[in-house]
Amino acid sequence: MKIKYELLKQDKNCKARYGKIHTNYGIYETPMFMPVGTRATVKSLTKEELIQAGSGIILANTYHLWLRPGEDVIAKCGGLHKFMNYDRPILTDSGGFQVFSLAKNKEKDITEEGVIFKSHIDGKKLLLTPEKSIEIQNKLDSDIAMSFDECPPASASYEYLKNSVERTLRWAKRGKMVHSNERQSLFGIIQGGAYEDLRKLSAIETVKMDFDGYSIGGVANDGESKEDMYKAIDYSIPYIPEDKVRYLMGVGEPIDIIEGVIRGIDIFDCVLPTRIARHGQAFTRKGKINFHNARFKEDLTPVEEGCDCYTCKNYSKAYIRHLITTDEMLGGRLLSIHNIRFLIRLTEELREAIKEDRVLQYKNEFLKNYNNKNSVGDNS
RNA sequence: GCGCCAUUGGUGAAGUGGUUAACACGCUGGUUUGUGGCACCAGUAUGCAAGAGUUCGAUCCUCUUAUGACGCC
Repeated sequence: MKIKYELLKQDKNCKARYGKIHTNYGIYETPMFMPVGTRATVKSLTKEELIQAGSGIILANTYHLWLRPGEDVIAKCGGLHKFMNYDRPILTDSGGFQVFSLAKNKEKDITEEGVIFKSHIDGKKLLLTPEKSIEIQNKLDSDIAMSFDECPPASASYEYLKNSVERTLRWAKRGKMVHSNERQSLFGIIQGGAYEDLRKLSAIETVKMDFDGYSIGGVANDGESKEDMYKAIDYSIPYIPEDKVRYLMGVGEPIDIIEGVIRGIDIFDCVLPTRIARHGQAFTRKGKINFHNARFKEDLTPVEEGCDCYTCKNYSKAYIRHLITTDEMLGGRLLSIHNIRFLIRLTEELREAIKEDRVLQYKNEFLKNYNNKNSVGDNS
């Protein structure tokens, strides 16, 4: 079946929405955070650990699975869910983001037909087109496929972004034409940088094509400012039908998730929780903490007091710091579990706040504790 | 006891009679937003075993002492 979004409640003071997504694998509440499992694995975590962290939909990546092991291998293994033993919904990103960063010469390699780039594995020259991306995703048999888009940073010129938006619309149409998996939903992607007219154009034209959900792209690359990200959301949201899921791609930091929810976003994905975990850092209510810091050497408290995650219930900061500084793989694993749980719990709390019309209040309370970067630790 | 060689930061070490002693590791901070790259950025010896001397100037030359390795008695 195609996914269906059921809007149940909107905060009276902002655009934050509480709702349910009906999928092939059950019903999930929004706002929701999707852990990223690029190569059919949320790095280092098992299915049980993901579920224990409260994970619903997860994200996998078309580009990576296309190169290895190949969509046909996965199809022969019974599709992505069976292959990776995840019996909850899976969304596949189209590869647009990867391919854009791999294309050396943007002007030359990004053509109307598709994107020419070199494989990061063997340097082979490849062409990914909107049709190819959708065909691969059909075979992977994810629950949600993403349109193949061009993903330029907000810092690109207006001229570039305008052409890019128009091309992305043509690509979306082509992808939709070949989409043939009956049980798979297809999302459109709104581009346009931080320009109001481009976002409007992109949103209206994408919505006209009638996708099963919509996402806002181009907001989490090339170090663009948070202001631009928020603008991109504000300029896009008004044109997305209320009964469709809104997905903000690649975001993000706790603050950005809260700001996104306030602006009407339903689902998020981000590599940060697992990436910073592997680099020894953790999200906490007080801010990000770095386990390389010597002050944790003999700290027997959990990563975060009051956290209900497996890591916090079982291990101390001192032990995790030891694992991180000795480069033991368990360290990154334990912090990944915590960080994913942290973001999922954040969305759970936002749901409750929406039900009580206090999302703005929730944000202020969160910021009061979180935003003091210099006194992030809790050894004070 | 005699001879010979060595002694540079937390570690392994490079190096030069002349402004800020290389590099690596470690350590200390920081960065990371639809994950090609699992990393990147920054800081980290007021001192070259100790003392004295030569010199305009010594970590680098000379002497003494200390410590250590090797050889001989």
